[in-house]
Amino acid sequence: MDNKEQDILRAAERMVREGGYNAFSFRDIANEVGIRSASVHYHFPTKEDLGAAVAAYYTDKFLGALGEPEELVIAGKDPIKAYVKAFRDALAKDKRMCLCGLLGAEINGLPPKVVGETRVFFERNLDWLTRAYTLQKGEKGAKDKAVQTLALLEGAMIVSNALGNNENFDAAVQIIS
Amino acid sequence: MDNKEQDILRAAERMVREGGYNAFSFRDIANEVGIRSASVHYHFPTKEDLGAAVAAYYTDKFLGALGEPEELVIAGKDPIKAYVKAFRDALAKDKRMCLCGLLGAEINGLPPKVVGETRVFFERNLDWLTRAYTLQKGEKGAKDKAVQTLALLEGAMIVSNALGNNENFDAAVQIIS
DNA sequence: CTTTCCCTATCTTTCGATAGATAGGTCTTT
DNA sequence: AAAGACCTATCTATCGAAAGATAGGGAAAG
Repeated sequence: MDNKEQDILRAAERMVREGGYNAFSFRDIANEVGIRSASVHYHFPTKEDLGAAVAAYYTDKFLGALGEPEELVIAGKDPIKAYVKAFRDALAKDKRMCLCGLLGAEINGLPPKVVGETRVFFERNLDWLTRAYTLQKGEKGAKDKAVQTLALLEGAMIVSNALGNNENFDAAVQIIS
Repeated sequence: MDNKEQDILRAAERMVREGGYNAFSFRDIANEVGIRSASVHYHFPTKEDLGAAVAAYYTDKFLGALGEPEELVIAGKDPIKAYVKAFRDALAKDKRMCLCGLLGAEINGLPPKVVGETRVFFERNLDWLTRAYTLQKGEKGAKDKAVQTLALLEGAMIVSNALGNNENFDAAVQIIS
């Protein structure tokens, strides 16, 4: 069994999270996966297609692993705490930026399909957080709190990533509640 | 008088802020400035040199325009408010990300000199904010507040930039004080 | 008459992309 | 069940464009 398509997405995710959309090539990915660059084109015709697919793959993986905020509340868990932990794991385990945080920063230089999928990440995450805050404290101000939390987490990742030290992440996100 | 060197830095700043370190080439810059790509190499031998110079140029320009927090306090101004406004202007006027926020996100894929200058931006900004908070509320917790503020501002820029809407920036940064 | 600044011309490498071939599997038709 | 048609997934080989970089020349200024 191969599932080369997933291998390609995984390799691309790693490379984009390292240096952005322009930090991977079809040859790089082909080498890592163990096929030829022409075969990568077979699965993803253009780089734009692959970039958009990676963003969508990352969004699904990230929110899928988290579960829905309603379910977390039913299970007696704090959805906001779980959400912050998901970000911290992405930084600590992978030692890398949030893929869509990076793409969001680069968005003015990205091809249209990648822009679209990157926006989907932010919209779905803001929706998730808004629902979580609504469950906790009611609808009032939930949207603003969602924006604040997402911004603080993405920014904390940048500062920690840039300075190569995770204490800054913890110092920054301790005000989230 | 030309000052081509500054023209080059300005062009490079604009391009990096659009799509990151890999979003500009010597030819692009040469075209914009009105010279040939070989002449850009005369001023900045390698791309790494130019990238590092742009980061340093941006850091100096940003903090220089702001002034020292001690001076702002003496002039009866709130340094934190001034700092937030400086970020908002960078987003609203230029319609672009913070240059070093973008480089910070990409840092794992950047050449050493650029990494160094990007870190200088974060270190000097954290220092500035720490001094500002110390002036306002004393040393206790000033460092953490500095990290929180910088992270929130960089993250708010990413979210606003990604979704192409500045209201998210305002919603995110309203908690800064 | 050297330094500064820009030029032309060119090199090498890498990029994204395409053409055309092939081996092996699957489906369809008789 | 056999034969023919099509599909999947990969390969080799190659393209033109663009990248970063360098050598060497020339004009102007002091």
